[in-house]
Amino acid sequence: MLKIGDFSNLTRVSVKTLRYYDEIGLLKPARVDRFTNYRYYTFEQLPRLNRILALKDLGLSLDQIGRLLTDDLTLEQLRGMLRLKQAELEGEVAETQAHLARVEARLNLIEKENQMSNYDVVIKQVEPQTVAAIREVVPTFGHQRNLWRELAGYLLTNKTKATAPSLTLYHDAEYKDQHVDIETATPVMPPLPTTERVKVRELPGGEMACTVHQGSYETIGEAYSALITWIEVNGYQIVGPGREVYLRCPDNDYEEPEAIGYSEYSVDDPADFLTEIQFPVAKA
Amino acid sequence: MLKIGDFSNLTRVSVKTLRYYDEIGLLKPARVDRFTNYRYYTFEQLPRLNRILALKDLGLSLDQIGRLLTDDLTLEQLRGMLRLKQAELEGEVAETQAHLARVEARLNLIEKENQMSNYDVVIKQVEPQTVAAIREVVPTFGHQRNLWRELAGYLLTNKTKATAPSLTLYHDAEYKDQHVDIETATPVMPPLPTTERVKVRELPGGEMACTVHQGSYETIGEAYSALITWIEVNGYQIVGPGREVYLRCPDNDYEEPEAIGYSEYSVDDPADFLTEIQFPVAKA
DNA sequence: CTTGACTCTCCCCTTGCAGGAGATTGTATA
DNA sequence: TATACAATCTCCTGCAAGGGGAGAGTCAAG
Repeated sequence: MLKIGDFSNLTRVSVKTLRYYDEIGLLKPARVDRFTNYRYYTFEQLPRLNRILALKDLGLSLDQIGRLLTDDLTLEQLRGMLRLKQAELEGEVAETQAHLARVEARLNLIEKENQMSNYDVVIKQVEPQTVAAIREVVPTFGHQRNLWRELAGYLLTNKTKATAPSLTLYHDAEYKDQHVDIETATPVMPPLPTTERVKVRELPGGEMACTVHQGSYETIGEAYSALITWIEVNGYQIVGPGREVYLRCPDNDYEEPEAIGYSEYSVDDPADFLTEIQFPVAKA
Repeated sequence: MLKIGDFSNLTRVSVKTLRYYDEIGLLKPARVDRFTNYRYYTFEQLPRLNRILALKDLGLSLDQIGRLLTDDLTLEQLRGMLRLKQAELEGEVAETQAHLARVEARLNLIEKENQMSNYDVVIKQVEPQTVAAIREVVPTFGHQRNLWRELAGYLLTNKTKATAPSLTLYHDAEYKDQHVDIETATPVMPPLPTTERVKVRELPGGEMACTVHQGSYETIGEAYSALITWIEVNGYQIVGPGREVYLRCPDNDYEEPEAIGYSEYSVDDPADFLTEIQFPVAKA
């Protein structure tokens, strides 16, 4: 009979591990002294331990190994588990490589720009939401103001309020700064009537690549370029109109700052504007 | 101000996670109500959260991210971490692929043999050990007996005992069953004198591919072939003489079964023999 | 005023052990 | 034979990043 230390030395498996395997019932010592609780192992237990180690080396969990060993290890079960593991590992390889690609993309970005990007892109699942929206081809971006005023009037006459920050959708497939096909939209609680100008419809949800721009709209182009670069480099494709969500801007009818002592605060300084840009994407 | 649920909805980060980030100081709410402990977030916190998520997506730990953010994220630090991560991921890809190869090898083995192999191979670090050994080219394996008898005599005259199971080293580069260059060895406690026949020397340790054979020596060839196949398939190379360690066999002077009530037990039935085969290996 | 939806803190769970405290037990030496 | 020291025992905590749930308190609407 071998004491746990001897068995540990023989098998190069730590004492802690042997005790743990005893505890979870994976490998009970051949004998446990009733008075001292000392564990005693025999050489006969070596094959079982080796089998455990071999299966562990294949990546099976101790729980799976335990089940295989107590069910006396039918070949089919093992084959099934290995097939599963195989698929899992293949997925893992692909994922790790994608992960590596992301890291390399970020490193390249750093090398090129030699400064920390101000824009961090995240992918998130945006929920569908019901909005009241006006869509129009306007001569220049400036004309957006009129649409917002119109929309505010609609909300007022219908005695309702925004349930989330308002947003603009850009329906042009390419960037234009003249004759822009835009849709200004405010999330609302249905039911609400659709008028000739204001349509109440549900914006689709889905996977979006998002980033937040802080400051005036004059520099928002940087955010767009960072976001679009990211989308390309990370292997995504844009699959719908981009959105600008106005988290903080003048005349925002949603989520006024309520912090006590700051009630006087109003967002007039463009440096405090906060806009989230979203592009619906899908993995290319 | 946004309640945690709103912020969670906005960012698609779970409430649990936000609370956790608060707890570890990664993202404190803009305000916490002194009386109710409700957490309130603002849109201004979105960029920080996005940065956290982006860095997490690159595989950095929350701890690392925290340090980067409090140290105000020097470019050099980030570059260093990403380089490190890159190397780590490359290693991980290689390792996962090797892992996958092992699983596939095992699956192939199952397909081919259509039965569970009786031999599980493990790699372990064997320690160097001092042995008393006789090496000789013997006509056939049968002549080993004489060497063992000689060795037993040596131990007796030197009033010492084996400190571990005895073993045989096979020095022939290829398999031979005639004129075999074998070395019978018994681990001992130095110092002991070297005689003309018995050399006291230290066997080198190192990485060994091992498997255990149960039963008579007549079928030990199967163990060898399983072991050698495994070594090849798993990309190892044999880098030294193979060893047979006699864990349980007749006339074993080490580790006699001491279990109470079994003192009469002696290992005469070849079905109870237990032999470990070891090959020193290195990754090819 | 009530109801139902949120939110809070606190505790346990996940994997496969490692590290350490404090108490026994076993063995070798003086 | 006394003692020192090594080995062993059980029990507890910790890891990474939260998830699940209990029980209690809060908030907003009808």
